[in-house]
Amino acid sequence: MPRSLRALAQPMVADTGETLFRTGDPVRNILCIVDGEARLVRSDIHGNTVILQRSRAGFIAEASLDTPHYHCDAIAAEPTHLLRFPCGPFLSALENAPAFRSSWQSLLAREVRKLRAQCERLSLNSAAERISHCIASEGHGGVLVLHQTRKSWAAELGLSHEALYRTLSRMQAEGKLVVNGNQISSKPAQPN
Amino acid sequence: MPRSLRALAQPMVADTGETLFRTGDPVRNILCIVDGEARLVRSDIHGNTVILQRSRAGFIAEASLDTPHYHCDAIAAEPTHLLRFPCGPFLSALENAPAFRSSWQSLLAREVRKLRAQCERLSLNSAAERISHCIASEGHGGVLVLHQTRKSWAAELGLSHEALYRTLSRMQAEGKLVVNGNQISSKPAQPN
DNA sequence: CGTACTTTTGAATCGCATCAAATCTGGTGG
DNA sequence: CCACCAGATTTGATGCGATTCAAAAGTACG
Repeated sequence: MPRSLRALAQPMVADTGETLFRTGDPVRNILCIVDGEARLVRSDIHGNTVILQRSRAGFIAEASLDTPHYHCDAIAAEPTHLLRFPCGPFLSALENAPAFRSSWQSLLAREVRKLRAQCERLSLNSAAERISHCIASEGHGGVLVLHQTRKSWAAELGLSHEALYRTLSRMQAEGKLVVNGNQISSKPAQPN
Repeated sequence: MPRSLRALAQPMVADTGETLFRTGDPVRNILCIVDGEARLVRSDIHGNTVILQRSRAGFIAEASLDTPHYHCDAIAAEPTHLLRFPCGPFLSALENAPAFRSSWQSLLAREVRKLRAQCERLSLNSAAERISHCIASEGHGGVLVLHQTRKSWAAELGLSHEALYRTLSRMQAEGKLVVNGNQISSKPAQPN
């Protein structure tokens, strides 16, 4: 990122549950998480919350740079430190700084791939398959470290929290999984 | 798009069911659909096919420009005409042609928003809600024109085709929907 | 210590997937 | 033109798994 842009960053602090922006708000800044966690969410008619993005470091709602108004709400999931970059200078920097632009494009492409994986996961219709898919695609070497409660993980997996708890313990009983605090490790199918 | 790049396009024709590229293939070209339909798909262990992108005009697998290998398969869903752009010149054009670059960035951002909508839809756990959501977010003025069989629409909605058929006729019987060939119109809740 | 939230288990219900089979459709070739 | 075939569409019956409602136990925090 060019220094001239970095110099324009305004530090922000948000407490747990605090709203960063709402659907319909004009997009005036691009937010970058320094520390903590922010989430992009939408609520459906029943009041169920769908988590669309979870960011613990780096930008959030990157695609909003392209639209006049936000399409989702953003909230802080923990006490969070952010940087706020005004859109105008941000767009100029993308125009004029090739390295910055290139990394921004990679960021968007990564987000697309991540969302495709998420769609693939939500298309699986058993809880066990979604869990395995998540460990495979988001974990490292078969080990997934959770940075959230299981309840909110359940929401991310499109499951009720009860279903997640039950499936996790069933999979562990079947030897398909080892749960150790926030470390979830998948076990390969045992040879007979 | 700059003329110099357009001049490098190689026309291609693909028949229904023909594979355009497979997971793991090196990314050498960017494909653009001129006419017909191409799909990005992945198959899970049970042989179920998940549709990750459906394109009837414009680029497909845009995010692959950023990776050395494809992460999905691409197939033609009908007889399709495509253009093939070599990656190298394509990347140069993105560097050097600001207008082209800007529209490419918008394309990626749109794709991100579309995928978020798709995730939101798949998080709904009733068939009726997914259908309504799809009409609302992909239709125009409450009318959705299907450019595919209902069977493959069902796959896109993460439903079995039987569930889709049954839910469509139930919703129509309840007056929530009007089905007219490939036109699906949502009806607002009736005042009593 | 009390409060709010997560985690965990139980029981009942409902909707979707699945398997099966019949009908309808468009396209091909005789 | 008709027979035929592959695929889509439609309806039926069944079972399973997830949701839902309920409640208890655990946990973090002020």
